[in-house]
Amino acid sequence: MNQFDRSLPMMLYRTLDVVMPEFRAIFKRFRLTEQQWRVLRVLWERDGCALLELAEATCVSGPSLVGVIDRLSRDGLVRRRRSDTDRRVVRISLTRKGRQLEKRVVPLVDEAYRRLERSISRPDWLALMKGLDAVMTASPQEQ
Amino acid sequence: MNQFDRSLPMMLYRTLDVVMPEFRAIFKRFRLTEQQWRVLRVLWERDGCALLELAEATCVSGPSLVGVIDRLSRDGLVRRRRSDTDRRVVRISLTRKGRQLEKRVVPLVDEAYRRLERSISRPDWLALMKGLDAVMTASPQEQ
DNA sequence: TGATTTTAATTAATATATTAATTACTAATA
DNA sequence: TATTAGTAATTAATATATTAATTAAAATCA
Repeated sequence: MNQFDRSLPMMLYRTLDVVMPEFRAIFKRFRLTEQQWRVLRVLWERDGCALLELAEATCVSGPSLVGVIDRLSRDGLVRRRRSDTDRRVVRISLTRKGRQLEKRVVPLVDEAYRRLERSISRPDWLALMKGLDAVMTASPQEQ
Repeated sequence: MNQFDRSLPMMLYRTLDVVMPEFRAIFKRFRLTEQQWRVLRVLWERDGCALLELAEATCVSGPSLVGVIDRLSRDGLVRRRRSDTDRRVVRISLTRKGRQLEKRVVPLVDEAYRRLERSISRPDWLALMKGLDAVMTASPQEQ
């Protein structure tokens, strides 16, 4: 374990590599990719939100999101709709099929979140969250 | 900030999004991608290591690494070489050009690591590292 | 030894990431 | 109001990620 292995970026990447397979296994059961899940997860709370809002909320960049939405609408889960008040804006809304997925997927994922949270001690968990918050607010973000 | 935004995966992704641009700006000055940097960073310490070792050390999957090595060797920074003792193994070694990059890039990146580490309090930093370690060892890894 | 099983690297197919450039539209301003 | 500047979405080009399949070379074992 040297300087590089203990750098924050590598620690974050490794942690994601350890944590994500379990979630991806859940998504796969519903033929969803990780990014598609994230988009749906946001739409279930904010149906009809604009593409750029969706990009910010999902941590998927605009250009990537265009493709994700393409495939989600190809699969009949969402629909694109131009905003009437601002013709530049594209609003993404759920189809019936997309809406129905929520109650089947969310419980499984929430349960996985809970298992993950319980896999380490409560103090370690809270300190981890605090540390991540600190890094995010300390860095010179552009938002 | 709901359940989803506070989930560990999204917290990790957001933290990376906040942290990485500064590093990418450094890599760009040397026409390196993030993954190319990681490969070089490992080779500078373990020149000639096997592709799969490199995959594990860089957190880049085997299939992805094949392309990264293709482009690094296209750019004259590394070379592929079959192992003599085991013909299945491909060893990756630095060229003179690849070796020379080290002393120009590493100081800048190490300085960025230090700035990052100092951007939050020492206790928060140590707790963050401890939390990430806890998650990595707690989860049922396959290694 | 010869068949079987593993392993390292690669290929294939599809989905995303990243940065820069474009397009269509809106807002701001002289 | 004609021009200019700014914004939302998309396209383009290139690089990676992910999973499954393939190939070639060990290693195992009847």
